[in-house]
Amino acid sequence: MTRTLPEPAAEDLDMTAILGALVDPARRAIMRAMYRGPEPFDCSASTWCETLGITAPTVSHHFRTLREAGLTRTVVEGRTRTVAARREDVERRFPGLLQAVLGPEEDVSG
Amino acid sequence: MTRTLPEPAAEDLDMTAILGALVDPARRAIMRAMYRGPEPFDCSASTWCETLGITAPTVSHHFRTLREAGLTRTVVEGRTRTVAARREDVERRFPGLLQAVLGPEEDVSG
DNA sequence: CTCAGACTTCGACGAGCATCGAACCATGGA
DNA sequence: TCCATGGTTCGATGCTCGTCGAAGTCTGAG
Repeated sequence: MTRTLPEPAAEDLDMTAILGALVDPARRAIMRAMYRGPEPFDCSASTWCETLGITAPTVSHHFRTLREAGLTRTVVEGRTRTVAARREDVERRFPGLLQAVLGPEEDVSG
Repeated sequence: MTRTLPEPAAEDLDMTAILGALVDPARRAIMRAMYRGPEPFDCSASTWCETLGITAPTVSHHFRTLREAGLTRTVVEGRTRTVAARREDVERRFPGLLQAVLGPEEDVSG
């Protein structure tokens, strides 16, 4: 039994919400990791705690913010969570945005 | 005698600062007005007070935020102020960003 | 059924931001 | 020189956000 966590519809994607989500360097780092590369994305909190130097609640908060902005989709299957970027949805509504924002390399020292 | 108000160097443009400036719908509306169209940009506070439905101090604050993020250049000549988008500087550092963010039409009901 | 592990939610705290009214300042004209 | 005008700065206010620790919740294993 799998369920998809609540997310805005593709046509409801809002520029302010998306930019608000992408302002935070930690969230940009997360988005960049799942945006480039088709390899399975590791969304475990412990991994990102280390990478970003923040605690689990904060990581959880960032993932929620990204999802509620419509940038990611989270599917829960038992204890396994799969998070993926909603590339097509975002691209159709705001062409070139993710590429422009996530393209440049950046420091992850948020 | 003209003077250019303080602004970050082209190579110091920071993604977080720029996105932070563009998150606000009012600032996006201002940027869009000066981004498209080569026609002289009206940066008078009174005009934008009406358009955005905010007071003069807030308009002044928004212009300052845009300038300090490196998105605009303000040249003061006597009582005349000229504000312009720093297209090339931003484009060189973050290609496609302004187009992607300012391209879509939006409500100005900020 | 119970337990351990991992993520989420709750409550709180501190920082930052948009906004406003009031006071300030600089410019150009009378 | 003095004044009117338009934008800026100051101080305050209410809201939002990132962050954390503690408590809650859900899953799979024993």
